[in-house]
Amino acid sequence: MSVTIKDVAKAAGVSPSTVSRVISDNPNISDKTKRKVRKVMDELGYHLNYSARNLAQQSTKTIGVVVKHSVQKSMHNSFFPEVVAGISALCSKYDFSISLTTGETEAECFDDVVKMVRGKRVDGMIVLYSKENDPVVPYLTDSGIPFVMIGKPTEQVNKITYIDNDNVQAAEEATNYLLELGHEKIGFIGEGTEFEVGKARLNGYMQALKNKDIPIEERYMYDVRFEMAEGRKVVESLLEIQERPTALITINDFNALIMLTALQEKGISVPQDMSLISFNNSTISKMTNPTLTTVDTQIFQLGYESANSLIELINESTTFVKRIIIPTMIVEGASCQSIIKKN
Amino acid sequence: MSVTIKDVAKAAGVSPSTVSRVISDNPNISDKTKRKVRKVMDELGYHLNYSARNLAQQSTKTIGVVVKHSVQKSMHNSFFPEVVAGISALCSKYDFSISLTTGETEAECFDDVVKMVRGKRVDGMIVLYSKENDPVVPYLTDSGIPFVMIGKPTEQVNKITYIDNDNVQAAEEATNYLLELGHEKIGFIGEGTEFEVGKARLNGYMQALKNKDIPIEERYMYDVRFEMAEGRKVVESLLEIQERPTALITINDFNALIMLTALQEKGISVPQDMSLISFNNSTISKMTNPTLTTVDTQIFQLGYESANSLIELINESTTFVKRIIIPTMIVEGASCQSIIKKN
DNA sequence: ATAAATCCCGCAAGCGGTTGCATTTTAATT
DNA sequence: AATTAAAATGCAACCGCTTGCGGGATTTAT
Repeated sequence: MSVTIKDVAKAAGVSPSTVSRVISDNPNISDKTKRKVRKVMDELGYHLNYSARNLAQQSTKTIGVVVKHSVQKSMHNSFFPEVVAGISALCSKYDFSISLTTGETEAECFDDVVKMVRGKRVDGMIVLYSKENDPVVPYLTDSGIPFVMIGKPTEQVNKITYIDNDNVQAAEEATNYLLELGHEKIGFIGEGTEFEVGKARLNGYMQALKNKDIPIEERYMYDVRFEMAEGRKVVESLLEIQERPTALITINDFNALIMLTALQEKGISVPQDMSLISFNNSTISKMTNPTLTTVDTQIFQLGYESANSLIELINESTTFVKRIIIPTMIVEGASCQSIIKKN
Repeated sequence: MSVTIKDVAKAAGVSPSTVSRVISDNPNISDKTKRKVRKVMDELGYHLNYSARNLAQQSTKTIGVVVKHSVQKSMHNSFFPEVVAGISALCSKYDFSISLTTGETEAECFDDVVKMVRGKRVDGMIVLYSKENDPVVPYLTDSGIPFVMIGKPTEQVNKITYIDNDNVQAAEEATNYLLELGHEKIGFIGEGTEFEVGKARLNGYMQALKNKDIPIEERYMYDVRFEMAEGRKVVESLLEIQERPTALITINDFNALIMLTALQEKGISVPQDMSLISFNNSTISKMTNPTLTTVDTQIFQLGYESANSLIELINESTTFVKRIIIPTMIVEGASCQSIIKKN
């Protein structure tokens, strides 16, 4: 088989423990022996066996990432790739591995988590979403494994370290942005209130309207879930109602593209007939015509900071619970227009 | 600490080996003891420790996925998410884990691979791309670890199991599709010839033209790399040349979106003034206006089959090298138009 | 009832590292 | 040179599970 620590030890004329200590660069080993041992390791082509180390150290140097169930679906959203990129960046730095859940259904996904955690396959977990009545977070809390989540927990907010945008504020700002352009009839296109992000943004939207004493209208609120067909339906509904909105907020750039297309199909041009602001500032927002005005939620950083906090949690068990809020900023594209009449 | 196989053994009044055999459902253990042991396992809340099993079995039940260096970049392409979804699906079935490379540069990425392989962190690898002079594949070949790749190897084609589309043919068909619509001046928008996919598709394009004795023009061939700016430049170049192409082939839907937008900015409408066909049939192709005619390369299946072959390779060391070609098909959208004059 | 064949299960040696503690080596002190 | 403190290394148990082999118990055949 492959060369082990013992082979190295024998060849270098030292004990296995010494070799082990050389590997971890233990200061108790003299430079001389370190050099000697390292030379032998090179010659023999030795490489550490992680399974063995994991077992001995009771740790794995890998973090599990809980994907919004069904990788397949969540993957299409640019959120996922970007956030993983952020996590990746940090993991690479600290020499951690990433392990993804693979389940397609919520139940399978939960099983994956249990397997990872109880099977000691990971040192910590990052949950990429926050959702009510989701079994994952309570399970993680009980298990005692270090974990962080992206998004605001639905329970025990003060006991869980999480990374998030201030989505209420972000949506409020987005809405204000439209208000300042003179829009008062503003529609909100969400994705259902299954996930906390959606709720928070909806709240921010409503809050902004409330602040200006603008009535909140049910008929201005819709859901679109990555389906062109749903987008078309929404546009049809919008066409039917009396005082058609003059601006729309969509919850992510993908949906914005859907709406943009659906609107254009009906001859409603953006931004002339309808302003459009969305979230995430993904690459796609630069590729549309018009380009999208979008709230940059700094997804990469969201991922990066979550991994950072998690590793902190793993390394120093004394670390306190905290929350990290990543700032958002509106990136102006060409999808919004002022409707204030010039004199 | 957590409950181990020994605790279970003691509580059940059997030996650890028996417990181990119960876990693996070894037929040599009577149903009676199996029931008894399982009951105890439940009561004690036992769960297998994978690190220990990995060490003992010299396997990890996880497969490494080599991402085109820099997750960040490749992630934006819808290829990545989709292919991982396919891999995921199979892994979930066979209870394998997925571990991603995290490196940002080619060198870091290579290091990740080496760590995974030599550190025995994975049982096999899937390389998501094929590229000339890439150190990963030769390394894997030497190491002897089971691996498969998606895309046609640049060397030792007959010694490597790979999964691929027939990209030459696919591009030929796409080109023929345009030719049949009467287009003769057809442009090709690639992404450079760094990766094999790009080369193959370019070849297919040229082949199709050659078959019809249509001259191949350098000035019809461009590269765009996920940048709106590059797309604009291409459009400008196209406007300058004499006999402007009447149709374009882009190498993926993202670039198609870029081109679509860049063209529309210049008042060139698709498909009236310019037909457009692309590759991948990603969700995005349904969200554009017009929808894209695109070659479905069945990325999910590409991922699924690659994982399938890999696991086969891992489980049965006698398996032969093979190649699996996933069929492609043109999915018609509204981005192509016939320019054959009707009488 | 006895021998042979089956069936179950336990023993013990790994798998390849890590680490507390004992021991040896080296350096410092008197 | 002897004594002691400090530094460097070795010993051996352990991490939790797997598995080839051997033997006792049970069943079947004679």
